[in-house]
Amino acid sequence: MVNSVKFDRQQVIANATTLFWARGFKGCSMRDVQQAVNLRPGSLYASFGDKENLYREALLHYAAAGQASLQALEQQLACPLAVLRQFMRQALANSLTGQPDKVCMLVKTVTELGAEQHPLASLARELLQQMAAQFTRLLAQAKQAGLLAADTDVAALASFYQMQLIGLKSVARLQPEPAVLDCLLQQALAILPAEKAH
Amino acid sequence: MVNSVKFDRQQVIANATTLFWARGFKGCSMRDVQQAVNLRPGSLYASFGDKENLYREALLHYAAAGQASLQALEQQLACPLAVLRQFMRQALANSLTGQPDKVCMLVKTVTELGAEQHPLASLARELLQQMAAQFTRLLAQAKQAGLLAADTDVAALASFYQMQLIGLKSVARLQPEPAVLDCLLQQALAILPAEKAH
DNA sequence: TATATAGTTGAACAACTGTTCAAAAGGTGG
DNA sequence: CCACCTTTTGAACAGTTGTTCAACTATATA
Repeated sequence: MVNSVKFDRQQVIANATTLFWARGFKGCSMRDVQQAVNLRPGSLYASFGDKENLYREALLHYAAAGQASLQALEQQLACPLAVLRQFMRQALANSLTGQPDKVCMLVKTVTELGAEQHPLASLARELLQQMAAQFTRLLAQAKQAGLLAADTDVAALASFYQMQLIGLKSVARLQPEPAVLDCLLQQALAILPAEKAH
Repeated sequence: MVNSVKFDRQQVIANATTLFWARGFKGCSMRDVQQAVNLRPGSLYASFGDKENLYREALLHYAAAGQASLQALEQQLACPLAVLRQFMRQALANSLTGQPDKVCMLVKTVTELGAEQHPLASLARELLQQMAAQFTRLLAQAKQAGLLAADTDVAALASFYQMQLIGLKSVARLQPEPAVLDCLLQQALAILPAEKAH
C-alpha cells in the first residue's frame, strides 16, 4: 500500500480556504482549522507542514477556482468582452451572497500581510498578476476581433478592469442597497464597449 | 492639579495610528504599541482602556486627518471638482511613498475585521460613509455651479469616485511601474468632467 | 516639610498561539 | 494471527497574547 490517508485532501484544502478567506491568516488559529477540517494537529502538520504552507495551498486553491470560473465563462460565451462583463457581474453577485466578507482572498492577503513583506503576500501578488494576465489575454482577443479600437493598450485596460473589480467588491461591503451597487456595476462596465441588449 | 500626565496624548495616538495602520489590529501586539509610544502597560491602559479602544481612537484620528486634508484642499482650490481630482492624486502619491502598505486604514480595518462583525469594522464603515458624504457635498456644489449635468446623481457619482479611490490604492501595491499607475489615475479621473490645462 | 493624590512601573497572570512527539490504532502482506 | 509500517491521536511545550495590580514615584496643596 502506498497511500492510506483517510481524509480527502482536496476537501480539507477547500474547507481551510473558506475559513482563511473569511477570517484571514492571523485571525484564524490552527485550532479553528483543525475543527473545521476535522483533523488532529499531527495529521495536519504531517500533510501540510506548517500554517503558512496550508495557507499557501488555500491561496493556490482559491486562485485556481477563480481561473476555472473564468474559463467556464469562456466556453459559454463567444465574445471575450461578454466574458469580462459576466465575470464582473458574477463577482459582485458572489460578494453579496454568503456570510463571509467576500473581498477577493488575494487582495485580502496582500492587505493583511503586505506591509511586513510576508512571503504569502508575494504569492498573492503574483496570483493577482496572473489574473490580470488572463484579462489582458481576453482583451487582446477582443482587439484582434475588432471589438476594441486598434490603438487600445490592452494591458493598461486590463489593469483598469481589475482595479474596478477590486473597488467594486470593496464598496459592496459598505452599501447594502442593490440600486446603488447596480449603478456602480454599470459604470464600471462602461469602460468596455457598449453591450447590445439581449 | 487636574491633569499631571507627562506624555502627549495626541502624539501617542498618532504613533499608535501609524503602527496599527501598517500592521493591522491583530498583527500588532500591545507590546509593540507600548514600545512605539514609549509607555508602560499600566499607563496605556489607564489612559485608553483596552486595545480595542486605543484602535478606535486611532481610527478616529486617521479619519479626522483625512477630512482635514480634504478641507485644506477646499481652501486652496476654488473648483470643487479640482479638489476631488487633487485629492485622488494626493492619495495615490501618499500610497506610494513611505514604507507601510498604504491602503486606506478604514478599508483595511473593514477587510480585516468585517467578517466577524467586529465593532471596529462598523465604526470604520461609518467613517467611510462620512467620507463619501463629503464627496457628495463637493459634487453637489459642482452641480449647483453648473459644472455637472443637471440630472447627475451626485450620491451615486460619489460612491463611484470612492470606489475608484479604493481600487486605485489597492492596485498601487501591485504595480510599481509609475507609467501604468498614472494611466489608471487618468482613467479614474475621467469620471469627472475634463480638466482644463493649467 | 508633611500629606494626599495622581501617575508610573514592571513583574505577574491566565488564556491562547503554533508546533511537536511518544504512544495508540489502523490496515496490509506474509 | 502475526509482525510491520503508516497514519492518527491528544497531551504537552515553549512562546506570545491582552490585561491587571500592588508597590513605587512624582507632584500639588496646606
